[in-house]
Amino acid sequence: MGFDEESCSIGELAREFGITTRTIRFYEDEGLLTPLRAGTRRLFSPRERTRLKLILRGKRLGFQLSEIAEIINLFSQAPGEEGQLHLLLEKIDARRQELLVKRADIDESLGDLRAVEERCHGRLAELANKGNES
Amino acid sequence: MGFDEESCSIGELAREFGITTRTIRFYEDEGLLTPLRAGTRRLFSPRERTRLKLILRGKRLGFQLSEIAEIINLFSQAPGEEGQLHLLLEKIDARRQELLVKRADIDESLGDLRAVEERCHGRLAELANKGNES
DNA sequence: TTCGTTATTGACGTTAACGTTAACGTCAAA
DNA sequence: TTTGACGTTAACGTTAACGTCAATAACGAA
Repeated sequence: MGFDEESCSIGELAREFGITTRTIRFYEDEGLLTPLRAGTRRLFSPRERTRLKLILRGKRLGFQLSEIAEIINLFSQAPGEEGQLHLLLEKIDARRQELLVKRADIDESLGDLRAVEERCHGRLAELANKGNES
Repeated sequence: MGFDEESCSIGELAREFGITTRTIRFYEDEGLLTPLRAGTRRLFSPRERTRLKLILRGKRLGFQLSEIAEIINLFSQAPGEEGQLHLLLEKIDARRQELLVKRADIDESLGDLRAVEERCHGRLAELANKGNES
C-alpha cells in the first residue's frame, strides 16, 4: 500500500483498469498523467485515477491521445478571465458537435443492425414454416 | 464519365468523400471494397459507395478496419441456414452492446461538457457583476 | 499527335500507440 | 541474506493506416 490510503501504485492501477503498466507510463510521458512520487515510485491519487478514466473513455470513442489531452484540459482548466472563458465555451461547443455526430453515427448503426436482425428473424420463421409444412 | 451513369471513378469518389485515392486503393487491398474495372480503371457502383460510407462511419466511431470488415460482412451476408442465422444474431447482439457502451460514453461526455459550460457561464456572470459594482 | 489530366502498380516512408527486452533498484518475507 | 514481487529508465520493435514518391499507361481535347 502507498503512503496515502487513497493513492495506489502503478500495478494496482493497471489491474484496476485492465491495461499494462507500460501504457500508464506512456500516458505520463505524453503529459496525460502526472502522478506524485514516493521516492522513485509513482503514486496515483484519485484525481489521476479520474484522469485515466477519462483517457480510456476517450479512447473507446476513437479520439487520439492528443485530442484527449485537449479535452481533459478543458475540464481541468483554471477559471480564467473573460476572453479565455469565451474561447473555452467555443471549444466546448466544437467538442459537443463532434460527439453529436458520433451519436448520430451510432444511432444509424443501431438501426442497420436492427434491420439485419429482422431479416434474420424473418428468414428463421420462413425456415420453421417450411419444416412444419412438409 | 464512366460507362454507367451510376458508377464513378476513383477520383470522383475521393472528392465526394474528402479522402485520397490512396485511401480508397488501400481499402480495396484490405478487401473492404471490390470495384469493377473498365479495362484497368476502377469503377465504383452505388453499392461500393454505400460500402465506403459504412467504412467511414465505422472509422468515426473508432473501429479498426478489421472490425469494420466484419461489421460490413454482417450486413451483406447471404441468407444462410438456421445455424448460420443464429450465429449471425449473436454477432449482431455483440455489436449492439459495443455501440451501446459507446453511446453511454458519449452521453457522459456530453454531461461533462455541460458541467464545464455551466461553470463558465457562472464565472462570466460573476465577472460581469464585479464590473458593474465598482 | 501531342498535351494535360487522370489513372495504374509497386515500393518505401511515416505516425500513433503502445509491446518487448534489458539492466537495474527496493523492499518485505522466509 | 537471499529470493520474489514489484518498481525504475532507456531503447529498440511492431502494427495499423495510410502518405509519398516513381515509373508507366490510357484517355479526351486541341
